[in-house]
Amino acid sequence: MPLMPKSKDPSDSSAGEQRRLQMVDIARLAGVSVSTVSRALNGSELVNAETRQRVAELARSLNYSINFGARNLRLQENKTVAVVVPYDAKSRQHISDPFFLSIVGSIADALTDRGYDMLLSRVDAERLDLASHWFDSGKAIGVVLIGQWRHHDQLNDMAARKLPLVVWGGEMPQQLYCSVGGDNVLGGTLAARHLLQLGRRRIAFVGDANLPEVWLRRQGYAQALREAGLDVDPALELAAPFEPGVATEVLREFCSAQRGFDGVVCCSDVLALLTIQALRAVGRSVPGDVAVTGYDDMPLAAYCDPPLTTVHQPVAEAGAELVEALLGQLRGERAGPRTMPVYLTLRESAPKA
Amino acid sequence: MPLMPKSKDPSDSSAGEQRRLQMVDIARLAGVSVSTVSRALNGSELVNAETRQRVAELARSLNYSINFGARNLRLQENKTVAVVVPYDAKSRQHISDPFFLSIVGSIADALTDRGYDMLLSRVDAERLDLASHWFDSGKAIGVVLIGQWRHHDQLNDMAARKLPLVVWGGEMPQQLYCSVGGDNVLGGTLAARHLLQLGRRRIAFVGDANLPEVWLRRQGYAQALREAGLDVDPALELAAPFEPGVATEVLREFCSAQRGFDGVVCCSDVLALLTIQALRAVGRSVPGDVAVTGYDDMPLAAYCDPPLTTVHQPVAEAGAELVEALLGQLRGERAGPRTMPVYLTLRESAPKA
DNA sequence: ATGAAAGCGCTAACAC
DNA sequence: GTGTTAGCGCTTTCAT
Repeated sequence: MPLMPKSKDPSDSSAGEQRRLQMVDIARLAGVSVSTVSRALNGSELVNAETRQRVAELARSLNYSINFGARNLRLQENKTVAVVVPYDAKSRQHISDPFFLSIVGSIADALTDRGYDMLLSRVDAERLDLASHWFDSGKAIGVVLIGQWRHHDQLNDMAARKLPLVVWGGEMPQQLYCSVGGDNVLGGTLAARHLLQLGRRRIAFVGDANLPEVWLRRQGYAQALREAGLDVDPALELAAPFEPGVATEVLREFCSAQRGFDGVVCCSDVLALLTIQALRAVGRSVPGDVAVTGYDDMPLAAYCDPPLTTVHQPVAEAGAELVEALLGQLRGERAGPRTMPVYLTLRESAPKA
Repeated sequence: MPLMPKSKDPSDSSAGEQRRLQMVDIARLAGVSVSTVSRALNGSELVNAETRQRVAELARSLNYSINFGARNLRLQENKTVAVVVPYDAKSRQHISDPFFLSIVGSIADALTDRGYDMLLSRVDAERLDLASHWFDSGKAIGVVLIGQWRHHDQLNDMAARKLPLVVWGGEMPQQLYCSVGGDNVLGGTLAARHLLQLGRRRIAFVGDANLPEVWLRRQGYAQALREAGLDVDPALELAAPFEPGVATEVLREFCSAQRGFDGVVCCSDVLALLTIQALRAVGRSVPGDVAVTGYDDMPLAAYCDPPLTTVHQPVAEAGAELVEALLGQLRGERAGPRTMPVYLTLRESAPKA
């Protein structure tokens, strides 16, 4: 007695909604068994070269393509990686920072090159652990998370649960998960050091140090100040978030309250842009009154007003690096965190000395 | 005799690589059959409320999650949509235009809201038809393609083959596939008309009219000129591609060769930015000597130099619209092309009159 | 209300 | 070299 799953309406012969071709069809038409078709299509040496040819030909001419769901189920294999971009639930912010989007593009390339598919999704930045769902449900073999946000702890838990995971971000003390990122300390240092070389002495820092990457950049910034014999002034630190909406307000307030600075290290190019706007709004010029550095070197950084001096992140290499780290883990390699070099791109917002 | 698929190394008990929990495990622990677990987890009324509770509890506490591959295979269902971004194979350009990336973000949101997963990939812009692979292989129930590029014909073929497909782009004559896009003719008109209102009379058009969207925008541009009693001057048309690299060169050449224009309608914000750069390189000011309009109103358009007057595209709504169109098709509705309104955002590159 | 068993489309171990 | 068959993890009909 035939059991019918979800009885497909059999009366739609008119609709042209033809049932998807499967191996059994090819087999029938080729006059061989399904196994032979399977073997032929997989290029098995076991099947007669002539038969193999014929079956392959037939399959191609009929535009057959395999049902991956079934194949994966049988093979217990999967070539899909989940890429997860955290978002701020409160502001319901889009995936929008150009930098994150560039990274996603870079990962897409790297995965494609290696024959993997990419499942893209977003997750509440407060519940990064939900990203493990993709693995747990078998939809993906691992997860690439774009950014650590403030939940270092959740990431550690995920790693402890043996979730194949790679995170774009900075390397923190006692970190259990595998991170890949630019050298944030170096980035912070390069930016601050450059402003110091320009003769600036009161250098502000814009970025939310609750985020590991920002925290590291601040280390670098502080170190550069120390090298120059200067102290960090907490009054010149502004914990601006990456979301443009909130950041705009916070920055305007900061710029009207605080006037005693002549340089700013910003933790993203968008923040740099907003900072410049806020400065102008209170009648201060860039780079004349205040020199500003951005972070990321997004594609448009060269076309802003003024073009941004910014820390260049290795976006193009990032995708490959993240993917390799993940695949390495899956091969059982104990992949440690990886930090990639960054450099300063000099433009007008903080010009060459 | 037990058949072993791809003999999993049985000796890795030490590695902590614990086998994924499945229904049979829950069933055993709950002392019921697999069917009952299945029913319980699907909230079937058939199973005793108390049992259902108990099973659900157990599953949750064990962190069980279902194997979607198997479920889909059995149910012949799939909740994955492929989103495909064409790229230029010759230049091996990244997915990089901020506008495309914003659209992708918008689609991600729309799909998530409706409980669908998103498979993101790129495809050679010359072989858009390869995008059908996702459907053919059963990995996705349909395809959303970002942009028509120059292969209108391939898209029509795909639609003719009954591929569930929605394309972000303009509506062309005799189009068989479903497109969703901004009103390109209107956009072109709004931009040109605004420049005319500014008193500009020699208005250039920058964009490759081989692309349907650009072609439509040029219609609108031409129409606005005609309204004003002006003729279109082919010498003022520049078929600049969207790829920044190539466009930069072409634009520099154009701007040094052609000096007889005082306004430019550009077909993307990035092109507008590049145009402004090229103009400045030959000593012409914006908007003083030449007023420039962009297209898309990308998030950063307000922060460029100068801030861009640009045609705003309905990115936020685009995702929902595209997804609805696709799901509509799958429900058997005959979804026609859909054109969404656009408007001009006035900023400094072509200021208010 | 629950269980047994078939089968979704595919692969591979085992026969021949 | 090819066919037969079991079974990947799940849902559902049918039987109880």
